Amino acid sequence: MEKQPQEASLDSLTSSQDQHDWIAAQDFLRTKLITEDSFTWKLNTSAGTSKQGALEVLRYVGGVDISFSKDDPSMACGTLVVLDFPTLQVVYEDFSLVSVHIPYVPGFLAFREAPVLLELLEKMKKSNNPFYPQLLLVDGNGILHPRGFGLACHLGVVADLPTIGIGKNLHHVDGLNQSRVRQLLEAEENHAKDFITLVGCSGHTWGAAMRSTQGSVKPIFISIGHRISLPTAITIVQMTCKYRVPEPIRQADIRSRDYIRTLQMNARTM
DNA sequence: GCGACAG
DNA sequence: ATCTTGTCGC
Repeated sequence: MEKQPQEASLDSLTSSQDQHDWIAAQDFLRTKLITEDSFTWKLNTSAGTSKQGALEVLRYVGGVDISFSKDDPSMACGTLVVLDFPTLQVVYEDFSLVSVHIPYVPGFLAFREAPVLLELLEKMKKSNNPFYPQLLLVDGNGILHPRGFGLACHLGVVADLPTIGIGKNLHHVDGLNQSRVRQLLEAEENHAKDFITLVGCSGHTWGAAMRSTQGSVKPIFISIGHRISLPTAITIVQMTCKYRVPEPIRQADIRSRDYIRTLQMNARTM
């Protein structure tokens, strides 16, 4: 019996075999995931500095994002920025222009976005750049994901870095949905809190929904990526939020968009 | 079968 | 993700 031809791998199509492989890759990488604090630095809180020994202090926090060209949707700009902590000043930025042919499939964002971002991190590491991040904030979820292994986990495990996932929208998982979460945030018992823990129908904790600016209606969704605990992730996100989106990601986003916009602008003039 | 579905 | 200006308000 001839096998039904899989959808040709034209751009923006993905065969069920691809997804099968992707799931296997996620399942494998997930066995390496560390879901608790596992790093050598500490937060530079005024309380702990005097007594605790000469441990390294958290100083460099990275942020990554990708933007796409509106003219040519396969053209993408991967961006890595590093901010000084806790001043939140940008001390490093780098961009990489690439062609992306892997489509966006919900649940498989990493296969589309991770390669460029890993390349940017690798470049920095190989050159022993002094600003190499001690922690990375990622535009996309961590364990808040259908198989508990979103982009932030993927980057964390492959780059062996502590990572935090930030979603601007909720990926519906385990009975959690956007309207229910907003409802919970508005509830009287939670109205004073700036975040709530996201516990699904199964009882599993997937992350937290945070009201990152005073009185904001639209929350952000925090989940652990790799080598960090949820409480620590929440503390760091709170310390890096000048606006709704944590500054490392916001800067990566702004600069990435700027870079590709300038490029298109020049393309027209020539 | 239908709808939902990070960026 | 991207298409898109002004506008209401602190």
